[in-house]
Formats: sequence, C-alpha cells, structure tokens
Amino acid sequence: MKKGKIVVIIGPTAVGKTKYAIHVAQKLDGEILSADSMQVYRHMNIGSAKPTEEEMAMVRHHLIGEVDPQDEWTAAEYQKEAKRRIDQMFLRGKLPIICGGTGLYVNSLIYDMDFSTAKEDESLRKELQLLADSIGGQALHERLKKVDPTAAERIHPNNIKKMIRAIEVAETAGKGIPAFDGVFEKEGDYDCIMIGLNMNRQVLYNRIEQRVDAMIEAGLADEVRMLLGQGLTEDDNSMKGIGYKELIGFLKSEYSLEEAVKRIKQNSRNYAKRQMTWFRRYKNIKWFDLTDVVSFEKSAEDITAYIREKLVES
RNA sequence: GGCGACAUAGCCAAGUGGUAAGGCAGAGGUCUGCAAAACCUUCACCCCCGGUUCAAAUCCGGGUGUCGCCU
Repeated sequence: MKKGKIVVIIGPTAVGKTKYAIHVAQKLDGEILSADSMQVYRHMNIGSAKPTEEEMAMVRHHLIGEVDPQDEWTAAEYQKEAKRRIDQMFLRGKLPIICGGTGLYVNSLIYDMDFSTAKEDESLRKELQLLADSIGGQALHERLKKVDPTAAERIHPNNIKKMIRAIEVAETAGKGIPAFDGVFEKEGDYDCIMIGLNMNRQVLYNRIEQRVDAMIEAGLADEVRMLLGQGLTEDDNSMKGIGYKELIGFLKSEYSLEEAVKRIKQNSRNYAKRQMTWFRRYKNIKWFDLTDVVSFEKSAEDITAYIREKLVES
C-alpha cells in the first residue's frame, strides 16, 4: 500500500535542479526535500551549491544545512529522516518534492531498501582495513566468500570498501547483504513521479566549469578557511566534498589556487558522469533535455504540466 | 646559415631488433550504512619516404617538424 505520491527530480550536478524544483513546488503547493549528501551540512553553502537564502525563503526546504559538518551522516540516517519528513508533508497536505543528485539517497526512498540489517562495527572495520592493507584485498575476498558467497561474486576483490561492509553485515547479522537486483523492481513506500534533468554532456561540462569559477569568486576559499577554523580537517566526511577537499590542499600550500580550481572542475565533471550512469538505470522516469532551453519559464512549465498530469492519474 | 637533441593515443610517458608498459583525460558500467565515496571495463600498428633484416617504434639514409646552442 502506497503512502502517497511524491515527485523526484534528479540529474547531474549543475544541470539546474534547484531552480526547477522551486518552480514546481511553488506551482503545486509542495515542499522540497533534498537528496544531497553535502547540502545537509551547515555552513557549507557555496561549495555544495545550496539554494540561496532567497530561494530557501520561497519554498520550505528540508535536510539542507541541518547537520553539523563534524557529525556523521549516512545514507541510513538520511533514509530514516527523509521518510519522516515526507510523512509530515503528507499530513500537512503538501506535495513532497525530492530533489538532489545523490543516487543512493534517492534509491533509499524509491526502493524498498533496508539498511537496518547490520549497524556499523567500527572495530571490525578497522581490523578488516588493516588486513587489506597488509595482506591485500584478495584475503578479504576469500573471507567474504565464506560468509556471503553471493556478495563475493558481485563485489570485485579490489573494492575494499564494499567488501568490508559486506563482511560486516554477514558476520554481525548472520545473513548476507541484499543485492540491489532483488529490490530493483520492488517499489518502496511511495508512488514516484520521476523527473530527470539532463543536457548535452559538453554543454553541461561548460556549465560546471563556469559554476566552479563563480564559486571561487563568491568566496569558496574563505568558506573552507572558516570551516578549517572551526576545527574540521580533511578526515571529516563533510570535508571530502568536491570543492572542499581540493581547496584544503591549496590552503595547506600543497599547490596553487589555480591547481585547486583545475581539480575541482575535473572532479565535478567526473562526478556528473557517474551520476548519469546511476540515473540512467531508472526505468519509469521522464527525461527533460535542457540543452537548448530558450526560456526557463517555458521549460519549467512543461515539467510542471507533466507532473500535474501524473498527479491526477489515479 | 652551422651544430646538437628530440619526434610514440587528446595530454604526460615507458620501451633501444621479436610483434606497443603505465598515468591523466574521454566513453561505458557496478552500487543496500563514509556514496561529492569506492570499484570495474574500454581506448595506438609508434611523423613521412626509402633501405638493412626472417623480424624495425627500435638500426641506416633522406625529408619534414619542434626545441636548444653557435655565427
């Protein structure tokens, strides 16, 4: 039994999701729930490309700037909190509009994913990491083969991170980590109206570079400096975000600002490509090509009209 | 004008007679608790012409180009 309809707007970084989501939310009496692993953090405004204050004031936003950058935040926590917000929106009679580029977060809402199988076991992770460092990934793979053969088949021996989690689940929960395949067709709690935003790759890459330049001009380096001043380091997860990790290197005089900018652009481009690989898997999604948008109003209206249509369908 | 060095994929680069390492970029893909992460796959007949040799990116001659030095 579905709990209700939600709109999901996804697309690669810098494609323009924020603007379109706000437009849709305004027209359809919705609230925006971010599905972004970096925008959740407080004080990370410029680099994570958060909506501006004015934009935030136009529509109610959720899970943007709500977590301290020194705190841990994971997909499991996201799923729990996001579902709670969605329920609240239903209660208020608002249309939930999920908007963001973090694929795993989106999956956690549209599919029936269960992260609760096993909690993280810090000491086991350390032990396994140590094992991998000394003997190599192959040893972990052997161990995984014993406790969860199915996962071992699916996870490459070089992928230490994935093997560690799989072993963690198998050894603490006693059962294997579920495969994505098994859930792919199984839907989650909501009726999802999926909207994909995309544009010609080269055009997107140009936009990304321009946006990075704009971030630098807007004072991204100062933002990072401020965060470091608060005691954050490159080891904090939040500081591993694109735009942050590269600038830390510059601020520590490891390389020039120019080099940092170059790396931010490169990492953003690679990220956008990976996002597209992820999103292309979605079956029931309506893609909108924003390459040759002449008027924002016009395309935003096209998208809104499509959603409106889907909303009245039973 | 003379002398010398070098010419290998979009870029960096190894290879000095036995059938083209590697890295980056690009493209495609995987994904159930760090996901802006982690990982996988893929991508060249070696500047041109001629010669030597069973065999040449590798040796020889010529051409072209780039860089450096000299007058």
